[in-house]
Amino acid sequence: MKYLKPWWSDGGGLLHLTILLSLAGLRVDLDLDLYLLLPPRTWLQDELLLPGGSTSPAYAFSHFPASGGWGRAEPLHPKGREWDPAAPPEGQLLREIRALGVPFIPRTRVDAWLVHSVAAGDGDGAHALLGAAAASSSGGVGASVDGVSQAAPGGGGDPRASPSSPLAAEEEEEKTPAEPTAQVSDAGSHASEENEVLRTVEHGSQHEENEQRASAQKEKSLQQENEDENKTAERPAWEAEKTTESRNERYQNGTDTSLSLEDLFQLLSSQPEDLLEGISLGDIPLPGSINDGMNSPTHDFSQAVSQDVNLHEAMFLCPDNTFRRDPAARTSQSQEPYLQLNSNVNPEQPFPGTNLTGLLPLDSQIRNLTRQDFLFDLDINIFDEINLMSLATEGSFDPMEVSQLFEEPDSDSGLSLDSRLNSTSVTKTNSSYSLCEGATGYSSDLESLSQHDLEGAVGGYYAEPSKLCHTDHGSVSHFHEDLALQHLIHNHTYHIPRSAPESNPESFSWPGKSQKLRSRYHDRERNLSRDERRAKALHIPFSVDEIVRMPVDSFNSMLSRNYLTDLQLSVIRDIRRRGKNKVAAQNCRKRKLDVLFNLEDDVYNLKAKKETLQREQAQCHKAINIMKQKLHDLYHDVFSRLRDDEGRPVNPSQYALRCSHDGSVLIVPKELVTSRHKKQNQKGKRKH
DNA sequence: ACCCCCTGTCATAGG
DNA sequence: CACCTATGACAGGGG
Repeated sequence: MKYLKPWWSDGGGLLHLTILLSLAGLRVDLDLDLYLLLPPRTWLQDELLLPGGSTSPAYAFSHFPASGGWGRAEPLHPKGREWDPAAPPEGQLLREIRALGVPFIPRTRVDAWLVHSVAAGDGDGAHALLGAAAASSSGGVGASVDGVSQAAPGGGGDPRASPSSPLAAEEEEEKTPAEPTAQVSDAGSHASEENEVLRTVEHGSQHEENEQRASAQKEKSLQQENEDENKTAERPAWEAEKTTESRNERYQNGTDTSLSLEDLFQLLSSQPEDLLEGISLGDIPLPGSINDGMNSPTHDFSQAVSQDVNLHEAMFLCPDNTFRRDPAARTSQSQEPYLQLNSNVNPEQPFPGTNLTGLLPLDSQIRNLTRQDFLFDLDINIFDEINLMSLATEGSFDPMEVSQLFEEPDSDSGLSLDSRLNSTSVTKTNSSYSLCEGATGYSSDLESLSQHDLEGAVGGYYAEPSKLCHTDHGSVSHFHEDLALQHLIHNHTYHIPRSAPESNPESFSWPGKSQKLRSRYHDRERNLSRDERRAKALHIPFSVDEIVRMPVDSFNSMLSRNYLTDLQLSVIRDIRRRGKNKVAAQNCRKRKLDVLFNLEDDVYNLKAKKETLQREQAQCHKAINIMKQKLHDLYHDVFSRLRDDEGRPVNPSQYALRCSHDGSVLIVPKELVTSRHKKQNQKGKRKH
């Protein structure tokens, strides 16, 4: 059993294949380990993601709704076997296919191989698939699969019916004049089937029903095809051959509607030379139009293949995202979503059916994340409101103080709770530090989203500063707005709930994240409440977050406009100093880790470079040794032919060959050569 | 009990 | 000189 290189990884190929098979009424038993190049790398086996989150055992490749393209999945070889390193020669293959007078333009290797199989009478499966292959080509599956950048006409309806379609025009050229109508109708019917199947793929929840419908239409189209074949006896020989009994049996009787992947591989792994046995370019006259079509840029097969959109293009060319997958750039900010999206795959995810979020496109992940987190935060907020007073049971908080915090008009509501929360405004990722934006370490929106998810797992709470951190001081009102805006834009709070979860553990289960985070949160809550408690005890009418974040001018004016005792001023300045230093320390640590990661990357790159240089050095040594050997052989060959005046052979140990500047070769006694060498060495030493 | 990691805080240097 | 930032060092807590 040979396995081909995963040529379908060029983009959409596997989907194309499955569509072909589905059109043929065949059930595909995919036994592939698919992994998507999405973070997190999630493995699927025997279950493939469909747009909309449902899965199907038959259709591969995930669709990216935002980009409108089909993402590239890289299927591993089945059963962990090695791929045949020999790749199918696609260019030659296409030429030969076209030379066959195929009435459709193969747009993928799948088409091409199927046509080859049929043309060469290779295997029942190929025969069975031909109709589907023709349909796929005529319907422009490639364009549909590509979704984005396919140059060939695609889209809805029947693109091939349009006379303006270059592909259709070429197909018209290639058709046998005796049966244009049959071909058009044939193609059209297949195109409709294909569209049906494509819709099936796009609506995974209904795909079984649609599959049945497609199968029904398949049978209809096949019957139509048979009728057409009966009508047109002057069809090309290859096309007459394709309607074999085996295919009809498979199609119409449905006795063998299951095509295992191994069968499929066997079918497709046949070399085109084998498939084209007896059918070579020399045997078949090359229509000029075909060659022209071949050379035309519109229908260049390799171009058509290369225009398939792979996952990278679908993902990373999406204007909405700036994600990178460069592992070397792991410390860069743009890759932060990976780390944090990784945390979305949560075994305890509270939303059943979304456990495949890791496979969803990133932007949809983020959308889901946003919705889920929003709802989750709503729950948390409600929960926090309900358990607000439970704070009093923890730490040193006095119930009266807590109540006063939200009742006293003079007491800033954010002082001891929300401001405390805000005072912990630092960016943290679950697995590593993230690069900060600018010098302040504010996280990006995406990071906040993901972080939100993470911190939602520990009971996230999103304080609304405009509501919770308000003060009556006009001098800082604009700062409040700015602060609120910063919270909206750079949400890097810890989202600490106001209630103590352990005070009501049964009412709320911590979703997802580990106990470690929870305990750290409690630890943080206890430790960081020191300044809050101080401020509260001194009735400082500002939140810690305000105190820390406020620009120095606003801070000074705020202090000057309020009558504050020396103790209050001292505590406020301490809070500000500590808060700023805390953020600075966090940024410093992030930078340190960043430097560390970069150094690791440098080490890795330098090691790779060293290995390359060592290989080159070994090659150079080898070449030098070869040249030395050649020179030695030549030397002795020359001496073997030399004779002295008496006709005796010249002893190479006594004489040496010297090449003069004019190209002549002299025989010089070795003593003379050595003495010259000594002199030259002495001269060189003197110069130095 | 020990180690490791994370985080906050302090002291200090430098801008 | 005041302020801010960066960073090393230390402490404390949790796993």
